[in-house]
Amino acid sequence: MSLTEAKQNPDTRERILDAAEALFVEHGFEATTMRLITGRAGVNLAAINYHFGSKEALIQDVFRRRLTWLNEARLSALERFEKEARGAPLKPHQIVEAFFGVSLRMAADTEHGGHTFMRLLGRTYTEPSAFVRQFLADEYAAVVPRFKQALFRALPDVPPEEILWRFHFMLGAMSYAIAGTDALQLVAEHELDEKDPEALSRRLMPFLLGGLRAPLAGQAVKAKEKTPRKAA
Amino acid sequence: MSLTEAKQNPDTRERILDAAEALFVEHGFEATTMRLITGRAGVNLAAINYHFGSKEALIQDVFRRRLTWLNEARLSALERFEKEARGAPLKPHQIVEAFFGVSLRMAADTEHGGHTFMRLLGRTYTEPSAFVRQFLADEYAAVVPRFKQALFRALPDVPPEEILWRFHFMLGAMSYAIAGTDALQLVAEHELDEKDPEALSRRLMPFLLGGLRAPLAGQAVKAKEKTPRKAA
DNA sequence: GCTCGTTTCAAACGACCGTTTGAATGATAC
DNA sequence: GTATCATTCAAACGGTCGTTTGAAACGAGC
Repeated sequence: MSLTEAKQNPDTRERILDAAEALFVEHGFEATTMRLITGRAGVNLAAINYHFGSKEALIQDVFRRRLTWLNEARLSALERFEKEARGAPLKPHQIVEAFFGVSLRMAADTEHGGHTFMRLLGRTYTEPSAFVRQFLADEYAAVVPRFKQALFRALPDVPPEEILWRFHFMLGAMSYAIAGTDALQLVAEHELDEKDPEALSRRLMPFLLGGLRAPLAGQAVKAKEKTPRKAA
Repeated sequence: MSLTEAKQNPDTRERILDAAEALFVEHGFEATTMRLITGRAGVNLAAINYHFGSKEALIQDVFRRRLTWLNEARLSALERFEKEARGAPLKPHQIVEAFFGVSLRMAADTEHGGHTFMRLLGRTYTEPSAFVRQFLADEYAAVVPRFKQALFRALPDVPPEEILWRFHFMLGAMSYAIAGTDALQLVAEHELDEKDPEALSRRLMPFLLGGLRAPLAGQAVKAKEKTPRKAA
């Protein structure tokens, strides 16, 4: 079995991927057993090892199935803006839209599993497992530098490393918002509109932009601060 | 190794808690086995079940050991500001300081394990396990409503549910910043100052405040926005 | 000396893990 | 029908999991 294998398969592969995706969100990778997955998918236990080779390979395929498309969408959104700009630096909100807007739109798709996947992806950014982290880094290798560069050009007055940190902060805010575990039950009583994904985008994007464009720590803060804790 | 020196019993409980805390950060709850913990702690395998009862109970004690103190520190910081304000609403930056500033200061303590714990805590906000989520919710039950109220008073013009969402976003940004897995290796080449926890606070706090005070989606954005994507 | 309650220890327990096996099944082409 | 191939299936594999056990070691009081 070499190149001809991935040709025709009934829906067994897809059903395994769907079941695994949902269960990984519910219980995490470790706690999701092969028997749980095959049970929900309605296939034989051995099907996973037959079709994917191992549990690790299954995990990677669960991500690959959607992440490749997502990153291509992010890149093409960025390129569309860059084409419009004709060499001029992009606006910060365009870059944020290209990366996070596209992501949020995928998270809004509850019918084809995009929502489930984005919850999984958000949760996985904090995954300790080494091979998952390495895999994610590889998948993002083509995307991250492009967005880095765009942000550097868009914010020439902000130190590059500060920009990278803020990108990191934005990623964290979005991931939590989508993963939406809400461990602290902050928004427990408003669960209704949590289901409205368009609303999430309307809430999150201003927050991200506000954070990205916030004045730096050293800059004047209108002399509001009375007790400088350590004199930066 | 140095079993001759460790013959004395420097509180087996604490050594187990320390080892477990570090290993949970490294590998997560599921992948951290009792044998790994007792091995690193230099105690017998049965010691965990003897001193804590079960693995679940150990996990809860790992959190309780520091989280109770942390939440009390958050509350007392808030109360100190409220005392100063003499009934007037607090400034947003004071509330953010009371909650996130205190957290970041604990994360800055690399000597007594505060840093390790905050990484664990940040990662755990996305933990799928039901009993961990319930436990966290209980631990925060006394803290969250107080900060909610303070924020509502501080930002009377912002809809309450919007404030809760932004609190959620801030929590996400901080958690990622501290957990700091950096799956996308955004700041890989700047790992040096990642170790400086004071720098993290200087970077994160402006971001959080910028996001918290950002104009709402419906409000005017200085006519910068040219392509209203959906006309909120 | 001995007792008693606490803590440590090596060994084992049953359950469940991911994976493998070899036979049964199904579809396709001759 | 027969041969060929991919797929499914029940059953079992060796390991590792969290937990339990009963005995050994320890320390304080007498």
